[in-house]
Amino acid sequence: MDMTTIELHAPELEPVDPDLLCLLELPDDLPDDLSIAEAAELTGLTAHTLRYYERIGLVDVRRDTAGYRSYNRRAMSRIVFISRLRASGMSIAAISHYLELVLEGDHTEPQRLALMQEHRARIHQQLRDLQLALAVTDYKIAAYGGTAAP
Amino acid sequence: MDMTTIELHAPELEPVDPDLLCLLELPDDLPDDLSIAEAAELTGLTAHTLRYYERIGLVDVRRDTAGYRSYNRRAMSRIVFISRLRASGMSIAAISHYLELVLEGDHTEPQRLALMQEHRARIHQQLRDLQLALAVTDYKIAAYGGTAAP
DNA sequence: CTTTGCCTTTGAGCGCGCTCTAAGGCGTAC
DNA sequence: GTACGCCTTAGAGCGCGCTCAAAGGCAAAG
Repeated sequence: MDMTTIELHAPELEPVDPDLLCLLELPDDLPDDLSIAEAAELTGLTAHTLRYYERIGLVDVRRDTAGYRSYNRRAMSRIVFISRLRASGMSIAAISHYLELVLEGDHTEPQRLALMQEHRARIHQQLRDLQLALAVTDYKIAAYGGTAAP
Repeated sequence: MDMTTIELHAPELEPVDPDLLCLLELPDDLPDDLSIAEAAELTGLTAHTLRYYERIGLVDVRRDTAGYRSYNRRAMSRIVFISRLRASGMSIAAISHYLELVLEGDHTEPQRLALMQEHRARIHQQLRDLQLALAVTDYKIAAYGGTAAP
């Protein structure tokens, strides 16, 4: 194998699981009164994290008669939105700022647009970084005689 | 615009800058006695970080007659390697472990292979996450009437 | 000789994003 | 009734990866 050249292959972009995607606009049959455990299960976050996000004002969650958190579609939608942005490295401060702009009304849309466009650029940079890292790992995997193919 | 469907476009994978790639195997004319400032400049890390990496044993760096750090090709190569793995989210502990395996000798190659294959899987997961995040940002950008095209 | 600027070391400090603890309430099962 | 499990709160703690501070050395410029 030629160790002096490294090919960056476009990481085979498998089609994304539609079940994940549809969480952006949530499934029709999603109950409107999820417990915190259910919300955690669905979003992949921990109950601790969900409470934390509420505490710092990222999301509003109603309480049921027992005082327990009850997550409705609106809350779930926002949490998924937040977790997507978090997964792409947006800081909580930035997300917080964005959500405040939303709260301020329609006239902040240009600022929100700008924020999102900046973040989009950062995501693209991350994609480039990941390609480089993938090149490194594939290089090493090849060097150890393994196969990169999953 | 139809807000109910979201298309995941494969993020246009622009060809990666060859200048970046060739850092894996360093340019032929790279001096063998870079100062810490030069090394920082080249790698995009701070001098603080370079000292830190040395302190925790990720890399060995020689000293010149004045006691100043002098980065040779070997050190630079390792630092670039480390920074690529860091950029893809590998923890310092994991990198440290990997480098210890390297130090232990050839018989650890199977373990290194396994580590790299695991990390490769994580990178692919990150790529999927970034696609989802990109879908979110593009959705919002479209909603605010902006254009996602860079 | 002094200034300037980059370098050295050790050790402490910090920001982020959780993560856990303690003390206690609700509600179903037995 | 009581045991059990999941829930509540406020607040403290933590791990990671830097990042900085303090005190001082080297060496070229003026």
